[in-house]
Amino acid sequence: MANSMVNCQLWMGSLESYMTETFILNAFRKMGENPVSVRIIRKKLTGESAGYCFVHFASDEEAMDAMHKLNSKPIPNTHPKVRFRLNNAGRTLIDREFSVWVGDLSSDVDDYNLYRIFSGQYKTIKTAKVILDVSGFSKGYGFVKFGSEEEMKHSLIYMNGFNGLGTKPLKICNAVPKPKGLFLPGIPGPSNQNDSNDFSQYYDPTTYFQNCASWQPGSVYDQSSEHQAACENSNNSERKEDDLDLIEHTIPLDIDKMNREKMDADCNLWDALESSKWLPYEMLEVA
DNA sequence: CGACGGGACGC
DNA sequence: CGACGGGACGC
Repeated sequence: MANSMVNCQLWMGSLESYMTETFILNAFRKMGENPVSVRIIRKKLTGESAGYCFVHFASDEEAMDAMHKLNSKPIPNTHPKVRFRLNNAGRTLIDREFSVWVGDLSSDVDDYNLYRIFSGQYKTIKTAKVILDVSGFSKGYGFVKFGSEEEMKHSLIYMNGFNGLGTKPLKICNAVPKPKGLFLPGIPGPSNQNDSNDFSQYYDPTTYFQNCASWQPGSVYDQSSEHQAACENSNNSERKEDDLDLIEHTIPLDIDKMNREKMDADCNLWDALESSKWLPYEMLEVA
């Protein structure tokens, strides 16, 4: 909760040398945003643009809203098209983040859609990002960052299969951190290079696999009661509707119903998992 | 189905 | 099916 964002600022990259403070300010205004000020960072010696700037807003909320609305969209008046590259400012690294991978996004889903859907249901949503290819088309997946591990885990269950964003049910998975640097899996690397005996760059595959696991062992117990409670609520609140009811052709109602059913199904899955007392090797009693 | 491609690590 | 952003007040 501390510093979800810093000082009402966005970092903006991919600046061309012709982009002045005024140019950027105007670009935001044309897109319907109203930043307070823009400061381009310049190289100390030469005075030329360092290629990025900080855009100041009246509030963190405004800044985050602008970020999700504009990120990856074309910047007005850029002839070879340049896209907004925005991020939350602040070198002071954000506390801790918990990400989920979101898949099965239809092509109409953008950062802002995704952001609104999640922040409508979770309090600690920090950012949402749809990954685009070089020409700006969605790759069909994205990442949502939470400030709370509990909410992140909750969304793994409850937002999986969600209907109402784009045209397909959402798929939610644990986000596995992108491996840094080299050591891509499956690429052994040249073997008769003179070995420099430097193993420091290798990461531990065990760690990697733990990151990939859908459920962490401890968390099953930590969370089970909460989830059971949630399941009960969900069951109680489900209205009895039989199949003979006329189908309501207002989409939101159908979606709500479908989502309730989906959540119930997921709760059942959770219960099954929980009661199976699935444990990894490491947890088995030895002594 | 094939498809080897770019940043690699400072202070 | 799929896994990311890279760049940060500076050289």
